[in-house]
Amino acid sequence: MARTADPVADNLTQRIADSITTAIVERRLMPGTKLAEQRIADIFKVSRTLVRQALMQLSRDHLITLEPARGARVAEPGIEEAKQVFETRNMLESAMIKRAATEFTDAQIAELRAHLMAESLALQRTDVSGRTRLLADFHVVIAQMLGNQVLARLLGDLVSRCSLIALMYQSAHSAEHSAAEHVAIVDALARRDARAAVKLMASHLHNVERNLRLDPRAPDLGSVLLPHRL
Amino acid sequence: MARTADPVADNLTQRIADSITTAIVERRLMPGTKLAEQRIADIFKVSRTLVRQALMQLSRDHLITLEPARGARVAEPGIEEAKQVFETRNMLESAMIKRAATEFTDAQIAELRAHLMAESLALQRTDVSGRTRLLADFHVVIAQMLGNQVLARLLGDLVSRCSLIALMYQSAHSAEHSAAEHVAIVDALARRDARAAVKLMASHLHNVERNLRLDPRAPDLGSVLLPHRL
DNA sequence: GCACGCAAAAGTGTATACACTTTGAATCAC
DNA sequence: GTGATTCAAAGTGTATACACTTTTGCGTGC
Repeated sequence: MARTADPVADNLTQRIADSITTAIVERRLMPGTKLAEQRIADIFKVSRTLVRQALMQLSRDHLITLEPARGARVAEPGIEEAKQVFETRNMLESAMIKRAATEFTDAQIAELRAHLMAESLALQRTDVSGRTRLLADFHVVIAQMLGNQVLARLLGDLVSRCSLIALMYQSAHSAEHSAAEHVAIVDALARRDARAAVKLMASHLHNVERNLRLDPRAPDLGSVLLPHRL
Repeated sequence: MARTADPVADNLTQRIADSITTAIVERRLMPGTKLAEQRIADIFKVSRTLVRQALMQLSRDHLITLEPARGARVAEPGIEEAKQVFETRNMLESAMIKRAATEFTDAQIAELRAHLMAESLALQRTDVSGRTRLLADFHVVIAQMLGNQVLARLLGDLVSRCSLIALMYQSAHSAEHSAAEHVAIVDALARRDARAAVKLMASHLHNVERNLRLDPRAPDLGSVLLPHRL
């Protein structure tokens, strides 16, 4: 996701980083899981050198944390960080959707509707990892359709972090609900109703955030008690 | 700049990356300059391993480009990229300054005025690298004062890229002009006039961009002709 | 039985080695 | 003299070696 910026091809480091990213977003790697370099190197049959490079990249994406001499673990974003990510997304996406409402062509709206259709299909098939990805990509796709690669990249990173956050704080926001809100947003775009689109996007993001268990009391005691080593 | 997120300390890789970043932003390394790993390693008296790590980081910040088997050079952002960076900055900073206008305390405004004073001093002393940094930091400081580290980090990266862009396209926007616009923005904040602050910030960014020589005809032929190797 | 300490195991941080690619220059054919 | 070819120098990509740090498990003293 959002890793489409540079042509990946045979770049081994990138492939490793992508594999780990996918594993995190698709919930096969839980927050806090230790990521030992040699283990990963053995799995991909490469030297630690490449694994280290991949891990450093992921660390810059905030998907893992890298403690000196203690190694890497899947990140456990705090509540404060979660709020900041959502606020920043809202800043970017409000402006983005406003532009989209005035500039998108009919063809582009049709393209978005195709995406909505794919979301709906993934929901019906209860394809969990697929639907997670599609729901997240909705936002990045809009950025790409505006032709702003810089924005698309930034937003892609934020959306990935949101996947991790949703995972940590057990989002109660149903995928169905998100998909329905996406439909409403595209409808507003189709009417070229910028004001409505911005409002809908803002409330969509707010809903997603509100349904996280971002409860300051008893912060992450639960996750401390449960051992989530590999 | 904007590298203040993680505590740097004895991290050698980070020190190297910071040194190169500073050199680029302060115009001691021109766009297109080759950055050979062994040369840099010798300078810092470390192995290529650490230099490679630093270069990969810078590449992710878009300050250098990394071509497979061809090594690293200082990035030469294209016109399209420049426009996208400015548009994205505008999205973020409009929302940011709006929040600042309603939320900043008097103490925070005073802090901003202190920054303006530093800008003014650097201008008087014709301290070129200092003033470049201060003018850029103005924007990041506001983000930090809002307490949103995620935003501050993102904006810091964009601002660094802008330094490189300004450098490539020979900005005609005088530092004095920028500093004056900063003062006007802070004045609007002091009046809690959100609408004016947003307008001033937008026009500030627009002015900076407009004064770049982002001329599509004869794209970068000039820079191709002049050999800018080391 | 419990805590402390110590030593082996596992893991990270940096340097170095070596294969492969690109670059540049000298040579050779014409 | 011009263009192609080849070969050495320089540079990048990956693996491996080794020092140092953290973790873990065991044994000892109390």
